[in-house]
Amino acid sequence: MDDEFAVDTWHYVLAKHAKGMCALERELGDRHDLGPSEFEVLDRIVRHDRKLRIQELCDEVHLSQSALSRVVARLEKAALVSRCACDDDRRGVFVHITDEGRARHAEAAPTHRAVLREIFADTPALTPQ
Amino acid sequence: MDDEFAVDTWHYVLAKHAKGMCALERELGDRHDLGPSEFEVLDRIVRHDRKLRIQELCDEVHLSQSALSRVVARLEKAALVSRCACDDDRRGVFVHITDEGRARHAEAAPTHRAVLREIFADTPALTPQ
DNA sequence: GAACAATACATGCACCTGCATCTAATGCAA
DNA sequence: TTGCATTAGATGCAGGTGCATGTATTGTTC
Repeated sequence: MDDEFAVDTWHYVLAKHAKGMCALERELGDRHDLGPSEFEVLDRIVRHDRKLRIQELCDEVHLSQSALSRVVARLEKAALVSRCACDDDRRGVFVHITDEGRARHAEAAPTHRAVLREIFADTPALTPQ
Repeated sequence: MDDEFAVDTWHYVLAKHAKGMCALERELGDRHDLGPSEFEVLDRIVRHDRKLRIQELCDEVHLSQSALSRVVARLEKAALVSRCACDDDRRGVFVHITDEGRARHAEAAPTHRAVLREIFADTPALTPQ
């Protein structure tokens, strides 16, 4: 692993990240009134197909616990998820996706995929992790 | 280019970006009192080895023009670069690295490279663009 | 040359993020 | 049980970012 390769790879990551976040922010925002973080949280819940603890989400999305707490708060305000107390551990909070949240996700997912396909159209083969 | 590949690649980019930015922020900040954006701007100037227009920098670092303007302002406040008017086009601004800026960059570059090597240690082969 | 569009950069503003901290609940030890 | 460390999540705060806009300068068209 030499410096040049690491730096080049980093610049690649920076470029794709910037382009991707910018495009997602625009497309998801304009068309579905969702931010990238909001969509990502909805997407994780849908994938798991069950209610999740805040902490579980925290492991999956790359956000601090405080940022995630606020994303969930915004989603709840928009009635896309609901928070409900966890009986096992009353410190915990379950995040449960609403029907409206599921619908909005279903609506936004094709946009999300399309943006990413566009971003990585020039990427023949990359080794994810 | 199928959806799954695009999404996986995106998650890879998100993960590396989050990990890298976090580590750079910590290491460059604690050890050299520089943010990632500040270092990146210094790095670009050093690579080009000449004063650059704000606009030229804008093409290289993934920041909005306004954000870049502020990064340069912070760097100037820290005496690491100086802004000087461009005589050809008096709207323009040249950013010139100072001796102190060059020294700080030289000091921070090994930290930067080390962090990136660490981040991409598990990345056998990636095709940058 | 005058009027107007376009460009370069700076700045007000709103928003999002992370850090530090707070509160409440849990676990553990004496 | 009591006391204390730990954990889950919420929140105050400071800082960085992008968007929209402002100011100054340049280019263009008549």
